[in-house]
Amino acid sequence: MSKILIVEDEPDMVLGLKDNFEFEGYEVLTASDGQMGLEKARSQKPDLVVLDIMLPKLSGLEVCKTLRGDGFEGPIIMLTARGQEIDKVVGLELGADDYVTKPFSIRELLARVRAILRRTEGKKKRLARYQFSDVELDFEAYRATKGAAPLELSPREFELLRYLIERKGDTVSRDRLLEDVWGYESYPSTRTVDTHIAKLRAKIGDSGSEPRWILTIHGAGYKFVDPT
Amino acid sequence: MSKILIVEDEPDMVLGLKDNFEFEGYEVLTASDGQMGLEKARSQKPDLVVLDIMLPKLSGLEVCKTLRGDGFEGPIIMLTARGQEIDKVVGLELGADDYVTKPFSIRELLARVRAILRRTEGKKKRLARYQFSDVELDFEAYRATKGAAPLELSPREFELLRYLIERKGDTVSRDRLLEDVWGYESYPSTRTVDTHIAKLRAKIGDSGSEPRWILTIHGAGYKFVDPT
DNA sequence: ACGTGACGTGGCAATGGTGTGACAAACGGC
DNA sequence: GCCGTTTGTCACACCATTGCCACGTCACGT
Repeated sequence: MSKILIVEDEPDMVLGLKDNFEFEGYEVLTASDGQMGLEKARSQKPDLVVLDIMLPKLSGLEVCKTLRGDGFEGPIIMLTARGQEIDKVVGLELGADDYVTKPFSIRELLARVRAILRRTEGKKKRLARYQFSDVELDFEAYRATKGAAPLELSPREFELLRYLIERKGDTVSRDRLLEDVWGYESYPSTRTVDTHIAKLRAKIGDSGSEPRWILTIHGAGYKFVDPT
Repeated sequence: MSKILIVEDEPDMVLGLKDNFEFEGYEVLTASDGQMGLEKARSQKPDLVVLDIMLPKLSGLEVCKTLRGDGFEGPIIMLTARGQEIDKVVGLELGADDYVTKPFSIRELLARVRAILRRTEGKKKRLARYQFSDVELDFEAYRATKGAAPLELSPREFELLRYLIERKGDTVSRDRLLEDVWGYESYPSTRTVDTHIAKLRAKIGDSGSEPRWILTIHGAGYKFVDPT
């Protein structure tokens, strides 16, 4: 399991984070100031760094910049206090991968950590393009064609289709789709999923009483199948 | 389905939450002050606690801390008023998993509850896949095949089969099946179980006078056996 | 400001899963 | 063997889930 370095000076916060991350099965290192954070990052090679901006001795921004200068390539998540909006821009420019503003929920931070680690670990698994029927999808270029004609998919339709294809053969519940495709910050009803599925089916030519690609599993969710 | 404890002193709020959660199929307990919340949490062992911070007698923070001290490991969601000073990420250091700030939408709270419960459910080791005869089951992907052909099982059939297989060799009474597979809030007759068993047998190819996998124990219930 | 397109929601109809009752068959105790 | 109880099976009615459409809202670019 992944090794995570937490650089943060408030002891209570460190404890809370450490407990939760360990409960999730991560290995946790901690550092209470920028200096120590830098040293631990160099010596222990963590898979991910959670970095507070306000730190004694060396600010989080400095640490971030130095780490990247060192050639550290793992993901870095910055913790910023509310009102430090500017910092997030700077942080991202310096090479942070994501940021979370305080006060934040554990769940939110954990979700981002999970998401980032999943992304970086499964880099090769990330589907770049896919083809079925006369539909061709290029996920990286964000382009789709059906036959010779371009297929205009909205961002959400695109992500939805990609999500289903990446889990080809598995039935995915509407709740899971809402959480993973829509994200944990929006809370639409599950019926919204149906609508998008319907639109997708229409666009890829899978309408009618007997869909061939996106199947409805009554009472469970949807699944993408490719008979080939 | 999961049991949820709501600790909140505003009667209107409690009512609204209770209705909505029950509509979603949760079992709901309520407490109107910190003291009572603590007692109910201890005696009823809810799967999740929704905890207001501003409470009579004992603040939500106190309740949270005490609960964690008691060894309560279930998720806790805190309700905080906007503007309430939570700079220190109070819930976090005390062991809350998430928080929502008032005013919030019911949908948002429901979404967070669902998401958290789904994660914690996943921690319980439930049978993920199983194989017997020429039947192959993948409970997580909601996929079943018999030989080369796909086996179409309804949600209830899936859960029923999974439940029996998880207790392979044990005889399970109809009453227990109703309580655990159907859930506490529906009260079908025990004959309903027979019907579903019959359907299951037909689908997995276990019909005839001498079933091989799902056995009837006269006067007691059913049991799944795997001779291999 | 205006128009456009993406998105979410509610309503209605259709579909399919679910529960029930009735009857026949099987079981177990006498 | 007899009889009350339990179980297998079936058809049917109900109702939750889903497909589909129309509408309102919002963000964005013109």
